[in-house]
Amino acid sequence: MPKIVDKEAKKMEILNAAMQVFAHKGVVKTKIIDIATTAGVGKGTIYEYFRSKEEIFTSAYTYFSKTMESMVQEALSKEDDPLKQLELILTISLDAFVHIGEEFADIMMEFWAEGIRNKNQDILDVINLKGVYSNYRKMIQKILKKGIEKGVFKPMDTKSTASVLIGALDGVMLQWIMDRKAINLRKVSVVLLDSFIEGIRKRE
Amino acid sequence: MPKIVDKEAKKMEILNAAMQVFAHKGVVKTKIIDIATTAGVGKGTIYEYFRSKEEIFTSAYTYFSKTMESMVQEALSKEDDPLKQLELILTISLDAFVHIGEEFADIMMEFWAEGIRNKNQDILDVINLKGVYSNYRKMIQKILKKGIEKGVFKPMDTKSTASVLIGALDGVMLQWIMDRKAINLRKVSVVLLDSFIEGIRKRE
DNA sequence: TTATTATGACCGACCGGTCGGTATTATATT
DNA sequence: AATATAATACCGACCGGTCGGTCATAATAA
Repeated sequence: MPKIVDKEAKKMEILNAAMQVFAHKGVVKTKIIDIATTAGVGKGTIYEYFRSKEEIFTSAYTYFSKTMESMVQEALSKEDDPLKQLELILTISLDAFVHIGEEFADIMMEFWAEGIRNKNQDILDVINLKGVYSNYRKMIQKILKKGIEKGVFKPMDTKSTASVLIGALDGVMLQWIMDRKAINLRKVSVVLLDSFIEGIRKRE
Repeated sequence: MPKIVDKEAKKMEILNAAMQVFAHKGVVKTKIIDIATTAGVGKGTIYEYFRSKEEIFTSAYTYFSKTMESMVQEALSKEDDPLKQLELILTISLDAFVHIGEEFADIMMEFWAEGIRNKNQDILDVINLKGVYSNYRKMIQKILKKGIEKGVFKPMDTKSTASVLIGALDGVMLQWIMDRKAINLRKVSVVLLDSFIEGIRKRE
């Protein structure tokens, strides 16, 4: 009886369109009609799949962060050395920025900006709880703990150290976004890794 | 003939009001009427002193970053040891966040978010050229160079290292803003300083 | 009175979200 | 097979409301 459409697939199409536009114009400047046009549907159709602009945004964020996380998990599972694992996390994150494309970086920044700007706790919760942050922190913490056990790293406050590492990573990307000419991301990432690992490595 | 008013003083009053509201509501959600009300003037009056909302924003940013910079400069001039100087920069920046009040942190975040969101190059230029970033980087770079000369730090790519340090600082603050409960800023800053300095210090 | 400054009513552009109507297609009926 | 029916998908005109910026008018000082 009904017109058969793969609702899920179409929802993803719209989500993809939304992410594209978010990355290009920024969340605030993105109008529903922009997303609709990009997705090749009418404005009203958007509301068949999402309740509101905010729901589109949070969906995009969740999707994005899950993708990112599984990429990292996948890579980590193939490596056992804590030192190498740390290196992997940095490399993958930065590579995601540099290689997979500027669009990737831009949308990540959009999420940050939106989280920062939004005093509305809802969005902040989505970002913190489902988001890259707490998961990344836990992942890194686990690596650090294992490294300490193995005697590769010296004893430390793993939680704070994990925060510092994530912070450094984010911060460097932030600067890069703000002024790509001024920052050589490759160079900086090497320095970041070296000086950081130098700082936590156990010495004879 | 003219009504006697200190134009400059009134402009600052409006700017202060604007910064207050920006910090409280975020730039996008701040309406001209909010600023006017806070400043205790009529909406139209705002336009006697600023051409547009964007001009208010960029003025606020410039003012803010100059204040911040001179605070740091002032403190640095009283200390000669490169190691201590680095410590000072971290301490002052973090203290500004923690002590001087949440408002401070919030408005800084607002500037970031605005810079990130705005693909409009004008705002990005204001932030990068006049902004905290390039100056901070230069300041830190100078300290690092001096430290290397003095033999306190090992040789390194000072520019990249400076970026990493700023990045770490920013990133940690970012995390703190996003989820204050999850981050103990004091603890983290100690770890940041220790592990970083440990990483660049020259060894016997 | 005249020059200057302050003001808020007003304007017009904009936008998120709704809703009535149309198109499409699967099934039921003949 | 042809037709009718029902269910769903799709659409864009429209509505209610918002907000940056303007401008005619008022207030005030000289």
